[in-house]
Amino acid sequence: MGLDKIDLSILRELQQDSSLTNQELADRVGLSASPCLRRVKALEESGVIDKSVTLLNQNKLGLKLTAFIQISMDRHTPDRFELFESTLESFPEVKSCSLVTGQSADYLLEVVVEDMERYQEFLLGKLTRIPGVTGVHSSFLLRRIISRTSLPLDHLK
Amino acid sequence: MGLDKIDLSILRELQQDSSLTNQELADRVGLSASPCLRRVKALEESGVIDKSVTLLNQNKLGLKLTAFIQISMDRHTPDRFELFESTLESFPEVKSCSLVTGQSADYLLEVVVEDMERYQEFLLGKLTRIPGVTGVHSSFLLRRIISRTSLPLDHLK
DNA sequence: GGTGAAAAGCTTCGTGT
DNA sequence: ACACGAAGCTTTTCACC
Repeated sequence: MGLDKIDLSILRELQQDSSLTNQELADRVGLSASPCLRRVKALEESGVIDKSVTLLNQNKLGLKLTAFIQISMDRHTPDRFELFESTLESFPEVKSCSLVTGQSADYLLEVVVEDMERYQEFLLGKLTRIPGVTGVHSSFLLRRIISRTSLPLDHLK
Repeated sequence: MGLDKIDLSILRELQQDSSLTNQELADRVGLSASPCLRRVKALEESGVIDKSVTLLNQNKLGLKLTAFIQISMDRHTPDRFELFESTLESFPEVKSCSLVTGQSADYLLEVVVEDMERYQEFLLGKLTRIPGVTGVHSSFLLRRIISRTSLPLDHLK
C-alpha cells in the first residue's frame, strides 16, 4: 500500500474539497482524467479514503455552545463501560467520545448544544444519570484556533 | 433562515455522505431533482452548508497515535496567545486546537502522530519550546466510541 | 414543487507512448 | 503507468408550467 507523491497530492486536495470534479482534481495534481480516477478508486478500495461528508456551520444552526467534558467512572468493569457507551450513543448532543488514558479521567467528550440552559439539561438530565459516572469536569470552548478535518500528510515519507 | 423538515432531512443525508448525486438525494428526501438542487444551493448560499471534505483512515496512513493535550500558559497576555497560536498553525501534527475556559488549562489540543517516538519529538522538540507554555498534560486515545462529523439536527425545532 | 430538454461531466473502452 | 479520444450514459442546469 505504498503511496507516492501524486497519491498524497490527491489526498491533500480531496481532504480540503471533496466536491472537485475528477477533471479539476486531475489538473491540480498534474495528471489526465483517467489515471487520476484510477488512483482515486484505488484509494477508496484500499480504505485509505474513508468517505466524503458535508460540514455544516454550527452557529448558523443555533448551536452556539461547545463543551469539553472529562468523565471518570467509579469502577472499571466491562458492564460499566458498556452501559455508559451504549447510553451515550443515543444522545445527539455528543459530537465525540473517546476512551482515554490518564488518572484524572476515563472519557473525554465533546458536546454541542444551543445554549447554557440546554447544556445544564444535558448534564443533569442525561449525563450524570448514567450509573457509574462519578467525576464530571466541564470546560467550554471560547475560540477555535485550529480545526483540521485534514490529516497531516506533509510529514509522511 | 427557517429550515423546514425537508431542509433538515437534506442536511442529515449530506452530513453522512456528500458524494450523493442530486438525484439520489432527491429520492431520499422525497423531492424531484430541481427543487432539491435549489434547496442545496440555498443552503450553501446561506452558509449553513460550509463545505464538503473527504475523510481519510488514520490507521491506514500509519498515524496510530492520537493524544489529547491540555496546556496552560504562564501569563494571559495577547502576545503570549498570538505567538502560541501562530506557531501551532505550522505544526502538521495538530488536528485541533481550542482556547477553553477552566482553571486547569487554557488550550485543548488533539494531536495525531505515527507513534510514541514521534509524539515525544513533537512534545519536546516543538510544543514545550513555545514561550509561555508551562503546564502540559497529555492523555492518549485508547478507543474512539463516537466520532460524528454530523451535527445533532434531531433536537432542533 | 414539477417537467423536459440542452449542456456538462463521468465512465469505459481502445490505441499509442 | 500515463496520455488521448470517442461513444454511451448519468447528472446538472436551465428554461417554463
